[in-house]
This record gives sequence, C-alpha cells and structure tokens, in this order.
Amino acid sequence: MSIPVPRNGIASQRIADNLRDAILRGEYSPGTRLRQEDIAEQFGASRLPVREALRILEADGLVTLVANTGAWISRLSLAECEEMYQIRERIEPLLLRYSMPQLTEDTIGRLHELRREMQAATDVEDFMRLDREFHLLSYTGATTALLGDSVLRLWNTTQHYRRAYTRLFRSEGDVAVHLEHHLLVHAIERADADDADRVLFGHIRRTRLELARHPELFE
Amino acid sequence: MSIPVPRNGIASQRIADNLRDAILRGEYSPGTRLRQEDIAEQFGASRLPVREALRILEADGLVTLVANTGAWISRLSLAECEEMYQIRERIEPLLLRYSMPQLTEDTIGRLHELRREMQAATDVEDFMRLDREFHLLSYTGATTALLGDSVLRLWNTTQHYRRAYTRLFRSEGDVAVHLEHHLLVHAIERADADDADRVLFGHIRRTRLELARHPELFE
DNA sequence: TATCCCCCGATTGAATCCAATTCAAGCCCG
DNA sequence: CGGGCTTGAATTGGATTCAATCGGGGGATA
Repeated sequence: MSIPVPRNGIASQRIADNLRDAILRGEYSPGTRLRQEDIAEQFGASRLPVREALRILEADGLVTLVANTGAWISRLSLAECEEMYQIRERIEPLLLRYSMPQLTEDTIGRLHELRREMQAATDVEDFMRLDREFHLLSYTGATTALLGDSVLRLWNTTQHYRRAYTRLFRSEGDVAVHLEHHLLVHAIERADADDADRVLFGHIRRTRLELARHPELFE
Repeated sequence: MSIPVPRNGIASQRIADNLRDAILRGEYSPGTRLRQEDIAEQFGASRLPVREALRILEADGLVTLVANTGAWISRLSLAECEEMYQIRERIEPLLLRYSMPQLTEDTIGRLHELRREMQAATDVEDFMRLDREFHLLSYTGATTALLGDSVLRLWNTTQHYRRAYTRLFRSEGDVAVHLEHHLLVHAIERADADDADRVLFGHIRRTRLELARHPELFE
C-alpha cells in the first residue's frame, strides 16, 4: 500500500520471509499466479527486490518460475508428494538420531506437552502449528545444519497437502497420529534410537499411504 | 570482455549455467570470492542478471551469499560433507529402485562400458566424468523429478571434495571402487533391487568413511 | 607502542527507465 | 462460419544510475 512500510533489513529477504509465511499459512493455494508488480506495491518496494525474493522462494521450492512468463505457487502432483514423503521417511530418522543425544529433559517435557495439546486441539490450524513445532523441536538437538535445512524444505513444500490431509482426517477422528507421537516421545525419553527411528519412519510412511488414498486432494 | 557474446536465451540462466559448469569443473575452489562486477564484465552483461544467477547457484548449494557483503564458492566442513554423504546413502538407493525397472539392455550395456573405461582411466578428470555419467545413467530410468533433482544437488555440492578424494586414492591404487561398480551393474542386470540397494549404500558409505580419514582435504 | 575510533573507498542493494517476450483477442481470408 | 495470422496490451528481463553498507587503513590518544 502507500503506508510507509518500515524498511528494516534487506528488502528482498524481508519480502521473501513475509511471502513464505503467508504461503505456509495457506493464504495462497498452489497454482496461484504471483505478479511482480502486485507484490512490489504490497511491500512498498520496486520490482527488483521482488524478483530476488521470488528466486529465494524458488530455492525453497515454494514458488515455480518460468522465464519470460511468470511465477506461480508450486503445485505437487500426488506422485511428487509421495516422493517427498519417501525422502522424509529416509532422512528424518537420520536427523532424529543426531538430535536425540542432545535433547534435555525440559525439551522432552515440552514434547509431551505439545503431544497433549495436539490431542485437545479442535482447530486445524492449531493442530498444524503444534504438529510442526512438535517434530521440529525433536530435531533441535542436531547441529547438522544442512540436513536440518533439507528436512525443513521438505516440510515446507508439503505443508499445503499436509493441511488438506489434516482437514480430512481430523473430521474422521484420527487416533493413530496421537499413538505414534506418544510412542515417539517415549522412545526419545528412553534414548532408544533404533525404536525412535522405526516409529518415526512408520509415522511418515503411514501418512504417505493415507495421502495416496486421496488423489482428489491433488485434483 | 568486449567480444559480443551471443545473447541467446535468458541472460541470468545462461550465466548461472556457465558458472555452474566452471565450478563443477573445478575452476574455482571453495572459499573463492565472486565479485558481481567481474562476472558481469566476463559475460558482457550488467550486474542485475549476475545477481539472479548467483541466487540460482545459491539454490544449487554451490554459492554462499551474505547480505551486503558478497558471494563465495561454498565450502563444506568435514562434518557437513559427511552429512551430505549420509543423505546420499539413504536416498540414492531409493532413486535406483525407481530407475531399475525402466532401464533397457542398451543402457545396462553402456553401464558395463563406463565401468571398464573407468578402470582404464588414468586422468583424474576423466575418471570424475565417467563416474558421474555412470551413476547418473543408472538413475535415468526414474521419472521422479524431485528426487532426481535432490540427488543431483548432492552430487554437485560434494563434487569438489570427491575430486580431492579421487586424486588421493587413484595414486594409492583403489580397487574397491571398481569391484563395487561391478557388483552394482550385475545387481541391476539381474533386476535384484535389494542387492543393488545394499551395494550402492555400501559404496557411498565406504567413500564417506574414507573421506573422514582425511580431514586435511577440508583444511 | 598498542589500541581504539573515525573516515573513506570498494562493493552490494535498490529505484527508474527502456527493451524483449508472451499471450490473447480480433481481424482477415478461405 | 471456422481457423490461422497479426497486432497490441500486459508482464517480465535487462541496463543505467543513485543510495546504503561494510571493511580496512590511518591517525590520535592513553
């Protein structure tokens, strides 16, 4: 708008961060076109930093750019989403192995708390936020920056479809999720890496298989 | 320079592609600073497309950008490189599983041929090129674009250290590589996915462990 | 003599202006 | 009346120019 937006920090980074949050909150759905000029006006900047911001988001896998044509919110096919989940199945247990030895009792207590809050959550957005915090918190012990980034990227690119899945299953009364979370925290508490690995793998795999049963989420 | 460079296609993409090739060929070593103006002059363009090219390469993990400061060729610590290899261990066998059923007899024949050429190769750069072609060819049956991109990215970011490793081991007469390649092609030939999975995992894992024995490659 | 601070040059970030490309609507022709 | 071509508006890509930021060197002081 024309309100003088505070110009703190690098404009391109600021625009990218704001757009990323908006996309993850679900304010844009996959396939939505992003026009440079609109975004520029929205943030009170020129199109130049917007172009860099779109590049940043493309790197995150959230936006798809086509030369001389434009930018769209990335859309996954069911097959692509299954790929993402299969990668998650294989590398998130690895990340958890790095993280587990460094987790404090406080953190594990917080995991239990998040788990309980999730069971009580009625709103889809609340559940999404708690679920994300739960899993990412379980990874905070790891100092493996690159692996952590890879996992975060996978979470972000599949966020929209996870939301659709959640909407579907919370209405059906999905209990498996909570049981798996419970088992996961217990395995972490016992410092049983092999069991945690197995539970987490199964947790992601089951979600993938459930998603595959609902191709209509991908049109 | 001032020679009229053919201006085909999008400049930023063209610059990114050329720079990527140069980095992968080893013409820049990790930690080298990249000044926007130098690159712009080199390609006969302004700094604007150069900045977009740097963003593209940052997304590839080949370049590291710091706001208001500059761009450098990405450098990995030993720990980070081990992370990359552990991710490779877990997802490349997955990609191979997708690929194997679609590989033709011709392709498998070419794999044998590459394997033999590698054994005969004396030059490090020749070996690098053949090794890359060998493994990437074994993945060409897969239609999983996202998984394929992830693997390619991992190959590219570790290329420099694989070169250093190769230089070291070819002088020591490394036979394990060739034996593993042989076993891998045979497993593919027999369409034995489990065995191929195991051999490929071991192949990458062994390389990781050898690399870890040479921290001096990372300064 | 060592240390801290300030200033200046070098380099990156952003804005404006202009060129190139794409997509689609409308026209012409068969 | 339908299909292909042309033209034009909308949008993106690139060049030039100006502003902001960072790091290093020199000088003054304790």
